[in-house]
Amino acid sequence: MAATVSDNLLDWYDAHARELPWRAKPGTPSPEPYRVWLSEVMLQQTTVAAVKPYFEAFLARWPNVEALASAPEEDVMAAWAGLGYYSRARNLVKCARAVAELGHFPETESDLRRLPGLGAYTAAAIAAIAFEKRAVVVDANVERVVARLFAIEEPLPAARKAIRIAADAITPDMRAGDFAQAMMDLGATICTARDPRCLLCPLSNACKARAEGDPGRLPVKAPKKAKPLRQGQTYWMENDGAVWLVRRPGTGILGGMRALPDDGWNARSSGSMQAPSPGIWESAGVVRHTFTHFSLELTVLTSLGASQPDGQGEWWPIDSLDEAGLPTLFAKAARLAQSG
DNA sequence: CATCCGTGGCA
DNA sequence: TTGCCAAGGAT
Repeated sequence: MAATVSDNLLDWYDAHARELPWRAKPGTPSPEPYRVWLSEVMLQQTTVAAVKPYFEAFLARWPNVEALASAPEEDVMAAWAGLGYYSRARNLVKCARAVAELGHFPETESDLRRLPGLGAYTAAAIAAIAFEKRAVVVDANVERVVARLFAIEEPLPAARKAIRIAADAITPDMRAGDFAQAMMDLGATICTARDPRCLLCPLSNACKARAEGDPGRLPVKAPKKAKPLRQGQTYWMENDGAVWLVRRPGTGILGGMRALPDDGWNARSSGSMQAPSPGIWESAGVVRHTFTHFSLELTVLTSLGASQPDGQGEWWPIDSLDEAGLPTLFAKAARLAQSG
């Protein structure tokens, strides 16, 4: 009987699996569901390199799901600062509390899917990796590998249905967790978006796109929209070794995160250029930052000896600003304000 | 199905 | 420098 795609891939994985902090070695028992869940949420649209230090820090500070469930939400938000997509952090707390209340992680894909922050991908990944369930795990890596393996010409995202059917067809009944991680490792290291390394690929003999000569052109993707440019201001108000910080609204860009006050810029429009209090404002420069769907030119204005502005906020000691948990945009602005 | 939601690395 | 891309989810 001929070796299947999954046999070849699992053999390759046994020899070449990446060693990652949240991962068990091939053939050893599954890692704790808490570690699998935490890493999978952090890895949503985020690179392995970016996740590693956050995973280690979270695990050291909150060693299990009960500890995380007991943490104040704002502590988790601050610890997440810099990792992006901050709704993940709020859903992480909600999910931890639901799991702690339940007493354990659900083990089936459909039950996992009901938890906050767990969509089709993450629920399948946890079921397969933590609980050895057969689940069809489809992320961007799997989409790319499968689109090439079967030479699926239909563009994304319309091709997702066909890709799922093809992925299902090659997913084995046993070792589905290792299979999923092997597909992702293959996509990350061999079957890469640009210049796939087919000479090193354990699936090259079966790959239809390679047989046709130009696997790198798949999967076809719909063209992207241009990002509008927005302009805004942010305000560094300093008084007696402290800076005035606010908490952003729970929804929208950087929702729920601690921040410098600003003039109300957002994805749809530029800011009002109205400072939060009258006074002498000096420009410290401009921060350029690109979000998922718009770019921002943020002018940083500073005021020394600023008086207490109207509205909610707090004076934060500047020498411990690192612990405020500012998202990257405002961390850049703060750095600029202090450099001048 | 489309839009909103971060960030850093890389060619 | 600019654009592309990454272990997606919620609405």
